[in-house]
Amino acid sequence: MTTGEGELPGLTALLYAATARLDAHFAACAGAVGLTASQANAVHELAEPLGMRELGRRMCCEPPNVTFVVDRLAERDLVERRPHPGDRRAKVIALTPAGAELRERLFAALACDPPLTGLPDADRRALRVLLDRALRTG
Amino acid sequence: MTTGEGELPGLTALLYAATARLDAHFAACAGAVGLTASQANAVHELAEPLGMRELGRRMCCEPPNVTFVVDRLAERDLVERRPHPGDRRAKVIALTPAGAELRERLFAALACDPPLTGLPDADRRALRVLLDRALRTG
DNA sequence: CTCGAATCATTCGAGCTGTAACGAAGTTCG
DNA sequence: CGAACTTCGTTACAGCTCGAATGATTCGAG
Repeated sequence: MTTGEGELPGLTALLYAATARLDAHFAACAGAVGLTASQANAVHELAEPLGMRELGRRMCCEPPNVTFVVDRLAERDLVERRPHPGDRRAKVIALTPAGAELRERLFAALACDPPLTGLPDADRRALRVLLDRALRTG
Repeated sequence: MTTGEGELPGLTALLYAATARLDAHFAACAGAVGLTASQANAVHELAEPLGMRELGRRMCCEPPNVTFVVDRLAERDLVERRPHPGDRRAKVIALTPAGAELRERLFAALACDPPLTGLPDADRRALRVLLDRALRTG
């Protein structure tokens, strides 16, 4: 949560600061089109109709959360729950025309002045390599 | 929230993965001593008695959240609210002996097998430099 | 075919987090 | 002094997230 002890003060804090920056941008873009961050996350992943389960996997959250978020979006007629052909348990979540239009505006907002892009390509590559290595080596 | 578009799939996802790793370790250590992550965050910062405001600043959250978390900790007699000498509005949050003992155990757990430490020092330094630069250059 | 196990989405309960509004207490300035 | 502004912590409300339990459906072993 903070410095993590044992590592010189910084790395942990920097990682949190970087993700906070990304979150802030995403939340601002979501807000600009009238969505919360979670709702925008769902809309973002709905390039095509998805089952609840698959949507949850892509949103990186648990099923109850998907139900919750989809409820809110459905209330506003941005998505609809369709029966799954061939499995009466499952449902398929699809954007409505209004939802698809809003998704376009979301992407337009996201593309506008995204964070962490002031970095030269070489640095970005190096960063990716180091982070990847850190995650692999534990 | 995911790849962020426009950047090759990776950097954003890697940053989220890294912080997720840190969060998971912290939450696991908190759970090991019977605390939630937020409660552990508060206990972690309470090296010395602090006002609600200052505690919130260090926990990186808003005042109502501090009230909420301190309530839970106070219910379990891990912290106590003392009157602030010289300002009858303010309160001073201090660990009880039980809270201090638990804080020791939390630190012991955190020091055990922390994430992202398999990385050589040179890489860690490079990572810090790059992240710092990324945050500065926007 | 049938019964038990697994899977789907949902509901419930709990906890975390933020914004807005509040009352109490302090501070500033006429 | 006293009124206006600020600051402190809290409450109220809304939303996000998860784990556990549930009911409906599907799948698989026998």
